[in-house]
Amino acid sequence: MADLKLTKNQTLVLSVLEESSIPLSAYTILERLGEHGLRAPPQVYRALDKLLDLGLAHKLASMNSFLACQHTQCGSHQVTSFAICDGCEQVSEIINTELERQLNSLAKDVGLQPTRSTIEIHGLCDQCSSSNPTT
Amino acid sequence: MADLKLTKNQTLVLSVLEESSIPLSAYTILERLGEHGLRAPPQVYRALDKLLDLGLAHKLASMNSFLACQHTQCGSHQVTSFAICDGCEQVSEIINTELERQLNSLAKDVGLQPTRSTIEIHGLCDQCSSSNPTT
DNA sequence: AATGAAAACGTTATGATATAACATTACGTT
DNA sequence: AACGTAATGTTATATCATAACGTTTTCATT
Repeated sequence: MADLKLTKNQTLVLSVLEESSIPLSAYTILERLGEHGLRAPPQVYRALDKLLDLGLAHKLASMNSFLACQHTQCGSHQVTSFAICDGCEQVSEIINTELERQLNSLAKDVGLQPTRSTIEIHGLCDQCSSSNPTT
Repeated sequence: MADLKLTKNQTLVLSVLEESSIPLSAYTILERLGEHGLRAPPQVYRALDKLLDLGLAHKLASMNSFLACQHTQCGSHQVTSFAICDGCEQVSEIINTELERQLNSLAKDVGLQPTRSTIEIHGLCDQCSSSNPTT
């Protein structure tokens, strides 16, 4: 329902993210869109910036990569957390109001008025930890 | 008490971080250590890797920068959170077992066995929000 | 339809962050 | 002294991101 306002490049970038099962770097997105005429990084980064603004995509700061929002559409400014498997790179997007409440409370304790948060939990998913026995 | 095992470059890098009131990029550290003979990025990054391992320094993924641990010494693997003022760049390092418990619980819910987490809350500190009236 | 402002776009160049790879040096152990 | 390991120095390059500029597209207003 929100796609209505997306431009051509934004639509292309979002499609690539949605078709991927794992987060992608901006340069990987660029490669995949070469056949659609995208040639230079700013074309991708500009589209990403807009998608992030709209809450249609997220950036994972701990891996310099991007993924489509899994929740139809995140209200752009709520706290979103990510559970990231370092084996298969699958990511689960978590929205939890209790966690949000607690982060706000911790911030307040140290005198910070929060605007945005980066919450990224790395580990191994059940499947990867059973196939990677205690390396 | 832990400094005993640090090498020359590790000691230099840690000193620079400890003398700074704000997080520093690897290249800023490199500049500051030019007079001590450091010339190339790997010298800094290698020292940083070791300091991160030891829990003597932390990386802020959301700003690509580094800071000395504020807690004498973090057990290298507990969950550490950061409250970051985007105005003055002051950072508070927060260790909170309740938050840790909750993150573990969320991870478990989605089938992830957590190994490390990136928890970075951005905002404005009380001082900066009063001097930057509603920009 | 003409037009003008704003947004999106394409392109080049460059800045910023990080690591691979390899030669050399320092140093404790035998 | 000879050896092995860890640390270091150095060059080059990979990877991530944006500045700056000119052109094209979009679209509300006339």
